[in-house]
Amino acid sequence: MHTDCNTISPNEQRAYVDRALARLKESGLRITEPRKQVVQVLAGTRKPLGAYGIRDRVVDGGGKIDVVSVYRILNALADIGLAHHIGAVDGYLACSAGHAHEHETQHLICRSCGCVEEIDIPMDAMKAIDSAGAKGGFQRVRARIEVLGTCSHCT
Amino acid sequence: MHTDCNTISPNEQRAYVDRALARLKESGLRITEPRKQVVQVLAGTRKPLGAYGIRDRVVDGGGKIDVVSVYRILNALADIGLAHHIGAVDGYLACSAGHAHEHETQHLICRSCGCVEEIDIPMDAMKAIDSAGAKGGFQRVRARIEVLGTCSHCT
DNA sequence: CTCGCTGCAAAAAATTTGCACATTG
DNA sequence: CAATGTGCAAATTTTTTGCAGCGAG
Repeated sequence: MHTDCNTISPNEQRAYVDRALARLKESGLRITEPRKQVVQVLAGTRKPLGAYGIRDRVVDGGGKIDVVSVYRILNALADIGLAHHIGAVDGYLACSAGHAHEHETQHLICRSCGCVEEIDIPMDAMKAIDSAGAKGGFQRVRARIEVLGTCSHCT
Repeated sequence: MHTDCNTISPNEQRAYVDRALARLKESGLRITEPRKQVVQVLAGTRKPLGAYGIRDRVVDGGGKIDVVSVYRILNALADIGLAHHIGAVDGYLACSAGHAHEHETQHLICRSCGCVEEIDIPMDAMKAIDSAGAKGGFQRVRARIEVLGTCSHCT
């Protein structure tokens, strides 16, 4: 794996943390130490993490948190659009700015390094996807696109 | 839930079973009683099932199988394209004819009745999805599209 | 007859729940 | 101070592993 695959600029990390804390407050949720720690871990990785993975990172960073809390926090973050569950690898990932409300995001998952890039679903793709289902009378509410392949760094 | 949502014609079921057994043979795998039973359960549902769900159905049908075997069989079936894993609900589903090799399938998941319909990803959607990633140098190998919404029966 | 597959037993991992206590706002 | 959220303990559920024996081809 290329080292740069999982490197995230301090700016980007700070941006996510700030946005996450703000949205927690907006949502009427409290800003607690464990929540801050989970948010910080999510801010620092491009690889989806599970509850235990997050717990371990918090602990490695000198913090302290119970897995149970991680589960509850992940659920809360997912509810308010701050984290995405990636089905292909069964892990959670920070949700980049923008997609938050729509929940319409395309994830590019690199099978070589495991990193995931999040991009908006192109409008024309969304249309094509919708019309395919609409033929059979299906009405979309949400879509989840996970693309497996090779990222630019691992090519 | 509408009853017809999870109803599958005997013909369709037979077709899947036949195709599954044939492909097992092609793949050098043996056609065993437990495998036949799992295949039959998959043939008879439009709702993704987990290992325990499948075990229960086999048992309910008068059969007998160990969950461990179900896990192994599901993996085998997924490997040769006879079953799909649905991330949104963490269950397995029979893979309809056609998509088998490409593994490029769009799943329409009804939030009301839980049924899943499998259709081919429209070519133009695939293109749009690919080009979105290609801009960042990402090369697709496989894509997984899960659309959540309401099926025609539940509208 | 041989190798692949299954079942059983058991371990390991993941997830959920209840409740007393700590913490946020 | 009043919720809200956390940690701990423990139960439950899911998934994995090793191995002896059965059965498909």
